[in-house]
Amino acid sequence: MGKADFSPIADTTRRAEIVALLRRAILTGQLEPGQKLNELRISEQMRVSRAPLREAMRELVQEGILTSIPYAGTFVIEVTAKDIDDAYSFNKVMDELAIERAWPLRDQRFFDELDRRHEAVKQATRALDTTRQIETALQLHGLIYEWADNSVLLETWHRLTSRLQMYFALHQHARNEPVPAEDAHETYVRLLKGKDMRAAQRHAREHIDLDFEELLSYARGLEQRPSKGA
Amino acid sequence: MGKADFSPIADTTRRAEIVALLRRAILTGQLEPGQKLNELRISEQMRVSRAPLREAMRELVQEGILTSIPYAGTFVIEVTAKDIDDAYSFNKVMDELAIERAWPLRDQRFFDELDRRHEAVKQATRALDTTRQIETALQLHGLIYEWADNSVLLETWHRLTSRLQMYFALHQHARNEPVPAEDAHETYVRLLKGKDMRAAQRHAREHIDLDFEELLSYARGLEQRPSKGA
DNA sequence: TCTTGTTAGATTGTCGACAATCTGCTTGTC
DNA sequence: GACAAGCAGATTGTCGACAATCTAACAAGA
Repeated sequence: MGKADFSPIADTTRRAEIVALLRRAILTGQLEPGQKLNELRISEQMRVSRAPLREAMRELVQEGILTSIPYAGTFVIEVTAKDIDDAYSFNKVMDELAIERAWPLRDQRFFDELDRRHEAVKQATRALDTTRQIETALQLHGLIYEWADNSVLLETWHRLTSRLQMYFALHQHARNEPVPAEDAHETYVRLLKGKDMRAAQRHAREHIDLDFEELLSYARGLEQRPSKGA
Repeated sequence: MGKADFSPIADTTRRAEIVALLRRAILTGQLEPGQKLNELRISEQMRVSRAPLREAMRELVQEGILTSIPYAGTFVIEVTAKDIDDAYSFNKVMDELAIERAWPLRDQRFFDELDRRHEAVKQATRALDTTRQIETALQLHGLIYEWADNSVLLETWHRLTSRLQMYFALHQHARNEPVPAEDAHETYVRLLKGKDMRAAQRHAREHIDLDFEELLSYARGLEQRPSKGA
C-alpha cells in the first residue's frame, strides 16, 4: 500500500466555477449592494447557459449574500448599519466560544499555521493589496474556528465570513486607503500562543471592536442618503 | 389610508413548493439519512421538470440537510454522533446569547406568543402527533431568537433548527414512543416570564441537556453498525 | 486469480426554447 | 390633465432534449 494521501480533486462543474466567480465579484465589491443580477446578460458574458447560473445563484442566496424575489430578480444584499451591528455582536460571542474550544487543542501545527497566515496578511499589506488583505486577515482569524473541532461552529463562521468580507471590502472601496497598521494582528497572534485564554478572548473582542466601529460609522453615514442600487 | 396590514403573499414558484416538500420529507424522516435523491424519479413523481427540482436541491444543500457530489448525486446528510454533539454544544451557547438579548425586550406580545406556542406543543402532545410535537417545541424554543433582535443570530438558529428537527425526528422514528413529559416546557416558560435571567439561561441549558443526552446515546449506538444508506 | 480494458446503462450536468410574470409606456376616456 | 385599461418589451420560471460522466458488469490478458 503506497503512502501518498491524495485530497479530493476539484469540482469540475460549471456551476461550482460560477459560484466562485460570482462570490468573488460580490465580495470584492465589483457587484454593488442592491444591484440586480441579469441572468441572460451574465450567462452570455460567462458563455454559459442560464441553468447552471441559476443554480449557482440559489447557492449564494442561501449563503446569504444574494436575495431573490420571484419573478422580479436576484439582487446583491443591501447592507444596513444594523446588519453590520448584528454580525459584529454575534461574532464577539462566537469568537469567545471558538477560542475556548480551540484553546486546549493548540499544538505545533496550530502555531505553525498561525504564523503562516499571519505572514500572508503582512505580505498582502506590504503589497498594498487591500482585497487580499481582508481575505487573509479573515483567514487568520478563522484558524481558531478550524481548530475548535465543531462542525456547526465552523460552518457558521464560514457563512459569517462571506458577509464580513463584503462589509469590509465595501468600506475599503469607499475609503480607498491602505488600511490599518499591520501589527494589529501582532498582539492577537502573540496572545493565541500564550497561556492566558481570558486575555486572548478579551483582545479578540476589542480588536474586532476597532475594525467594526469604523465600519459602523461608515454604514450609518450611508443610510442617511437613499441607496441607488446599481 | 386603510389600516389593514397584509403579509406578503405566498411564493408562487414551483421551486419554493418543492423546497418545502423535500424539506418536510427529510425532517420527518420519510427520506432517510444517506439516501440518494434520484432527480428523474422525484421530478416525475412531483410532475415537475428537473430544473426547478435541481434548484430546490441546491438550496437544501446550502441549508445543510442535503449534500451534493458532482456527477454522483445528491444525498440526505448522514448523522453522526459528533454532528449531534457539535450542534448541541453550539446550541447551548447560542441559547445563552439569545436569552440575554431577548430578556430586556420581553413585552406583553412576547408573553402572549410564548403561551400560544406552549399551547401548541401541549396540543400536539395530547394528539400524540410526534412530528408536530417536535416542530412546535422548536418553535417555542425559537421565540427567544425571534425576540433577540439580531438577524444573524436568528438566521443561524433557523439553520440549526432544520438539523435539530431532523435529529429528533430520527430519534423518535427509531424509538416510536409518545415522547417526554409535556411539562418539560412548563418550567422553561415560567422562567422566561420571571425576573431571574441567569436562572432561565441555566434551565435552558439543562433542559436541552436532557433531550440531547438520549439523542446522543442513540446516535452512538447507530455508529457501531455500518449504515445502509438506502 | 487478479488486474486491466471495454462497453452498456443509468444518472447528472448543460443547453436552447417556450411559458408566465412583471414593468413601463401608450392610449383612450372623463 | 388625471386616471384606468391595455399593450409591447424585457426578464424570470419552466420544460424537454442532448452531452458528459459515473457505475457496474463483462471480457481479455498476465
